[in-house]
Amino acid sequence: MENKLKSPETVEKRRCTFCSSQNILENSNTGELVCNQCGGVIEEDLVEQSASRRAFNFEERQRKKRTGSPITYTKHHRGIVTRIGTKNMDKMSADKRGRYHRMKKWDRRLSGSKPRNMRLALSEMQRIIDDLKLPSKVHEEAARLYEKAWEKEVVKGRRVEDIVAASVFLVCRMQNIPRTLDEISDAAEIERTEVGRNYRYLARELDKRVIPARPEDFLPRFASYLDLSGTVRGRAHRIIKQIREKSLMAGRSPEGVVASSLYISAVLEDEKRSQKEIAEAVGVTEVTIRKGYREFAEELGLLEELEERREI
DNA sequence: AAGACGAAAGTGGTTGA
DNA sequence: TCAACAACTTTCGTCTT
Repeated sequence: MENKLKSPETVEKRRCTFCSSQNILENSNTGELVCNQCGGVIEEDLVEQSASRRAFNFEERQRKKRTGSPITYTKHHRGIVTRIGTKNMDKMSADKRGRYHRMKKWDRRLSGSKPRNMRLALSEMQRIIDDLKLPSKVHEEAARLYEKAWEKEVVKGRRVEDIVAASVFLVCRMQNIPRTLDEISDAAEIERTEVGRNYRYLARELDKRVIPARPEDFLPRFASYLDLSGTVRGRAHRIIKQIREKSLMAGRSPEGVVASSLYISAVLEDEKRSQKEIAEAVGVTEVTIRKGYREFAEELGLLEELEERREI
């Protein structure tokens, strides 16, 4: 066999496509190659395939329609831990009896070493993580976190799925894997405010210090939803850096900063997207973009060029 | 018809007394 | 713990292209 061994894949020495620097860093969380020089994003294997919440809402709805519902299964049984018995079995029809046997089997399995409740939590967690296309290490970490919460009895008196969603969000934050509160709450089908509240509660109870999300972390994903070039991304990245240097970020939501920066750089690089498009992709309102881009462009001395570009 | 603008009123989070 | 505050959202009318 001559072709038994495939020739090893050529590992080319990467150069930044924008500034041709060789100072490339890999972000193992997101799979992106980021230029340490100009901030340009060269490759984003994981990112391209991740699902957008707003941009692909229709698709998502379709998908949800088609799948059966493991989620409703867990929801229906939420909090009600009942053994399935064999009483009155003989009064049932054959197929009903079959169904009950199956249910009883699962019931036994799920009541094994770990509390059944815990298992349900883990499966719901898996569903959210699949939905958001998050790396599997998030699941592991979130599961450990949930277990800790369980042991500390933090879960008591609260809905399991609320704590699950909060765990996932908390882990995303801790690992700098950018997902917005909106995205988590959409995937978990839980109110945004509820996820936020439980997230803060969890972080406090488990003594986890979390730094605020960085706008840069959202950049590659949102830029790719909007089909913007690496040039625009790089420029937006630099704009965000400047915003931080000039201390204009205080008090602002990272989403707002990302949206405004993307708008500015898209216009400047002749790849203009409407405020509405960006607002929908990022999950902020147009008003936020308007206020943000005006102030940022003003402070960075880009306002004139910006207005000029927009008229063309 | 679409995009941008901004006013006005309301919400949730942060901060400081 | 409560009130003040800034950022953000929602809604809506107006203007421009």
